[in-house]
Amino acid sequence: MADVAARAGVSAKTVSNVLSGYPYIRPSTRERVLAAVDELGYEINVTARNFRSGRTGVVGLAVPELGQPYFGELADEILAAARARDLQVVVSPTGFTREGELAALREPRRRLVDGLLFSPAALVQDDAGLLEDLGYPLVLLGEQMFSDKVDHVTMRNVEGARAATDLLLDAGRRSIAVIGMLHAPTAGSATLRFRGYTEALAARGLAVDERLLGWADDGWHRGNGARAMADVLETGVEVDGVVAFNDALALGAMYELQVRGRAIPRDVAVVGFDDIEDARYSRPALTTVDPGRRDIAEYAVALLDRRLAAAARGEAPGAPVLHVADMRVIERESTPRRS
Amino acid sequence: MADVAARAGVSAKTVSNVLSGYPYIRPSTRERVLAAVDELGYEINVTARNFRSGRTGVVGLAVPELGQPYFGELADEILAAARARDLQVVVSPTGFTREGELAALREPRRRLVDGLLFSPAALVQDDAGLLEDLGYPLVLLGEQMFSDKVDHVTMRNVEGARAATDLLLDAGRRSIAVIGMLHAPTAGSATLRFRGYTEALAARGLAVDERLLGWADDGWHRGNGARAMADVLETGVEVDGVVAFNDALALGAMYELQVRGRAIPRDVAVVGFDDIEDARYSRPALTTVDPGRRDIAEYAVALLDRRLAAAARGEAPGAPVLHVADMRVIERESTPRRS
DNA sequence: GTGAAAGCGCTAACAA
DNA sequence: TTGTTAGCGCTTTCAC
Repeated sequence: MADVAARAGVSAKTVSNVLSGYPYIRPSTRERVLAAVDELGYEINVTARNFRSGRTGVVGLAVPELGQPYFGELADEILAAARARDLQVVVSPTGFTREGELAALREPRRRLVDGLLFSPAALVQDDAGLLEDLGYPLVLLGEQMFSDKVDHVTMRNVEGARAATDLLLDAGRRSIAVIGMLHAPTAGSATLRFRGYTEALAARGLAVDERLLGWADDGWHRGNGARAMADVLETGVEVDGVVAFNDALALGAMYELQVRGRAIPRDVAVVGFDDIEDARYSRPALTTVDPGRRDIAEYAVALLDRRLAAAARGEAPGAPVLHVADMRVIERESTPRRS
Repeated sequence: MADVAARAGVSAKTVSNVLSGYPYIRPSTRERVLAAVDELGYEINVTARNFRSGRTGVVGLAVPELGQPYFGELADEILAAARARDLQVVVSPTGFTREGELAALREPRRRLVDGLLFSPAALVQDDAGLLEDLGYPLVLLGEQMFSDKVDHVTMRNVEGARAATDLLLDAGRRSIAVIGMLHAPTAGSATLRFRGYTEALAARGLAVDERLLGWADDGWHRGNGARAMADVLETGVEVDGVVAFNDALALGAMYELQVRGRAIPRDVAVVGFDDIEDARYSRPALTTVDPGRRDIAEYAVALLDRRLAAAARGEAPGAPVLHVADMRVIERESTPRRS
């Protein structure tokens, strides 16, 4: 940088100012500096800048697993939003484990990232305290539970599951299986989506039949959807509808149903959750709940960026934000056409 | 760190040595230092360490798109391998664009990452020069083209596609469509897999029928697989087999075939490529080529780590490595059972 | 095995 | 609008 300064006939600080976008610089000066940068092929040492400024321009993204289309697609949208704001992203897959999630929460302390976008899947409500006063900006993705002292960008889990269940009830289905139940008491989507299911039944005076609950404790993968569906059918209970807690589970459940000769949607109607790309190309195309993923990514990155800027200016953080994206049901072929 | 040193009754340098794993330290000293670290809740400032040492312990991963299961699953395996070596990973989706890929290649110059794992999809053979002498360690993922001056960790694209095609030919199929052709002259999988297809046909004295080529220039997504399959069928050509250049395309093609009343594998046999998780749960389950993804991820990270360590010791880089993972065909239900 | 001194390249704070 | 000074927290170098 000293070389660039010498060549442009200015001080190092002016070069620094130009490269940092400091506005009060005479255009002619800026030009000379940029010309010198070009001629010398200079590239700023980001490490030194980070060290001195105490900021890195890097944020962490902790999600369970990128191989799951929902999280992969979410990560793409978050990375795009971050890029638009000149933020880099370090991704930490937590593998649905408590240790993975705790490790991700510790990471920013070491100052490699300025803040964290965190999609919890293994922490439970009792862990709320772990998320408070971390000393860095944290934005939670996807859930509405935990602490009200933390920024959240979430989806309408309860309403989405309830709308999905209502769609089946409206079609006259009364024996609706749930695919994706978890025994772990995580404060996660499973709990909320099950609540939506329960509420929809209760509103029509229906009770939950335990035999209709399909458990998928090993993860919301397609294979576990097929297995859970099989478990439900093995009980001998009659099934005319399925609400799956995500699209992968739904696609697995459809596979199992079709293998056993059930026609979809005639014999069994199926609704998923997430609107991943695959849902459009299954056979039949899957009816699902779009939880507003794009909006979640955009809003979360913007919010974290805002928090980082405020922290850099030394401001006290404002009140925690709760942003809830709008959901909508996308009707395709796996549910009967409404008349 | 000074506080820790004071508390432990040693110098800062000794604390640094302990925390950096320097071996020649008396156990009693180490213990005292670690105790002081614990008591004070000290966390090393990674930024300062990076700055001073000139290394960051972060590597870049440039892939086209995480929402594609192949890349999402690959990213998960790379992140796991990196974590095992205490490396952080900054992910840059390139969006299948030349600009995205060039931007990813520039990133390490700014010193935020020490090296780069790069899965090219838009660069062409003429760009080979861009990959040489970058001034940082680069490991290419997935292709065998470009420069022989660069480390590659690749898969048997040609052999895989040839084996897939042979499987159909062995089953007596003679009118085999290809799904996933690209017009762009990228040095990518499309070119190599098409070569494998061509070779397999040629070995039996068969020529390529242009009507059987399904183009998917907008990306190897499921939807484009369905569209490309439709395009082929619209030509009126007879089709009794399909080789798709990835599993998503294959699943899309199967959808289109089934919509049009073709039975799989009776009327049309289908083979994919990549062995993504979904391939196991499609209906029928998809026969596919496992390109050795796990091995690729492990080997690539280990190689890059080796290069980084050598660079840190000031050694000249050794000769470029070419590692080719073993592929194998996984036969499922979408191809006729071998008799 | 451990310590003292120096300095990495940049930007905060302030001065001009 | 630009320059000067100081120093971020660690590791390198080299001495002991």
